[in-house]
Amino acid sequence: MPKSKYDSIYNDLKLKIDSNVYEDGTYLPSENTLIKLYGCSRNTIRRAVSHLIIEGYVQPHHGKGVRIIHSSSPNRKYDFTMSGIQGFTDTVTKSGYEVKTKVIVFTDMEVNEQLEKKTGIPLGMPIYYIRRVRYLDGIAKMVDTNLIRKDIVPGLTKADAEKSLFFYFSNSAGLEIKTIKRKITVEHSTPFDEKYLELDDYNCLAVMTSKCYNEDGIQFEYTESRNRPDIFVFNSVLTNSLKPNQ
Amino acid sequence: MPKSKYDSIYNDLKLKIDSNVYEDGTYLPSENTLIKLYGCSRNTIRRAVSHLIIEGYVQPHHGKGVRIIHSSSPNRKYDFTMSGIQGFTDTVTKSGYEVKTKVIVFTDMEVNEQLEKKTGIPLGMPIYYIRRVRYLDGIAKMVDTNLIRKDIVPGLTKADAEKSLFFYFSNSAGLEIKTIKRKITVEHSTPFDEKYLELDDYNCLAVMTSKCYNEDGIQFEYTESRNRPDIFVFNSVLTNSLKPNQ
DNA sequence: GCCGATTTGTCCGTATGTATC
DNA sequence: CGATACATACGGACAAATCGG
Repeated sequence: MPKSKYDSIYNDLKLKIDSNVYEDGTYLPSENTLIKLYGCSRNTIRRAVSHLIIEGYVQPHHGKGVRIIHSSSPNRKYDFTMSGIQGFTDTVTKSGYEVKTKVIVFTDMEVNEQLEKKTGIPLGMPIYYIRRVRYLDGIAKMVDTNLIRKDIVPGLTKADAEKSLFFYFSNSAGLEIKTIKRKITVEHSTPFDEKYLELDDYNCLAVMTSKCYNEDGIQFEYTESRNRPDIFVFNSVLTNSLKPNQ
Repeated sequence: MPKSKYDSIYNDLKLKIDSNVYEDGTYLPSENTLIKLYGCSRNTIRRAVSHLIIEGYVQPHHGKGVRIIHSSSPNRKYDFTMSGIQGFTDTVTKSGYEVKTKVIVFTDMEVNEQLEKKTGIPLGMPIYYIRRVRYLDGIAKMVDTNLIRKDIVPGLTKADAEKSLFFYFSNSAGLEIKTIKRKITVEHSTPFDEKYLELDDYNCLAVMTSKCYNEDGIQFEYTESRNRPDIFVFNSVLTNSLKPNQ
């Protein structure tokens, strides 16, 4: 799977951090040590480590070393990070939960003015319009609305929507998702939400909208995901040691 | 401000994208062109561009060029991105809004078991415990609770808390924030929330917790920010063209 | 389909600066 | 002060994708 040298080193380092070979709070072996370990140039090591820095796994200290600050600390049940380019199914099954999806609506249509303004997909564009309920360990977690451009993702069926859209994108449509822009807000619940989700006495829910861009920079998808608030978690890491490179 | 060559090139490119010198949807000048433009090596250009890629400003296309996919698309009022290492005050004033802060509680205490579990700050640690209401253009937007380690950020006063804590960290305490981990959830509102925020008929709010780490990898701060739901927005960009470097 | 030019992607080596100990 | 560590910058080489003729 790792397609390049720096990528396989990155994966190896991450594995060793996760499995506590390199312990949280300690320093990674120095660049020179890693050079000998992996038999590569200094630049390649630095690329691999940069990747870890960007993800907030480690922190570089000038003149000292690179410290591991991973410290996984899940507070809530169902605490998973949507890091990297992946959808709900992938993220959640990797965390060991069971996922089921029920398709409520699956139709073809064209983008009207209202949808254009909301989703960013151009007016008149033929799309699949899909609404689904998604279950986590048997609990209805969220209702999703997907708009998908037919010209870019052709041949989508209801059966595909019952599994994973992201899986279809990459495997059947040969599509590569390059960028995802997400936005999180809190909104009042609608009768539609209440029909499918156990909201108890919550009168609002967590809404995450996503826009997916392919390798041509074209937005081919829009998702609005309306989440049961007591199950919803979103994690994010920022660092100022970006140093994109070397 | 730009401390390095690649950083100033990054800033210049970003400025030109924002000001539409390089238009959305078009390609950046090729690396070779930029090398001549800025009079530097290819690596330096690639570092600057990597930075833009990571932020989701542009997308690289192998063999073709680097496409601009900036397209700022604010849907809501008060739509700002907490990108980069900055706090509420900075983010919001840069977007042109007026901020005010009222300090409700300002005391010293030590971390007890309950707080330790919740915040990640070790038991018995002396801290400042602060609660504040923050106003955006005169509207109460959120109530914040801050726990700040006294040993790392000494000398904090109530007057500082009325301005910007992040400002105090960097300017008065000489502290550099290296990493911020954020988590977003939705929770029921409490009587305390309802006392200070106009929640109308919302019975819950957007809760963002943050943990700030300094250059030694030590978490010196914990914030719980309880936001009026109709004003809260959180943006996030992911890309798989990370390629941290070169 | 092939070929060559262009453009980005990966990798290497080296030199110098700066922070830590 | 010297040794070690990360940070910045330069240079070159080859691979892989794209596009035009």
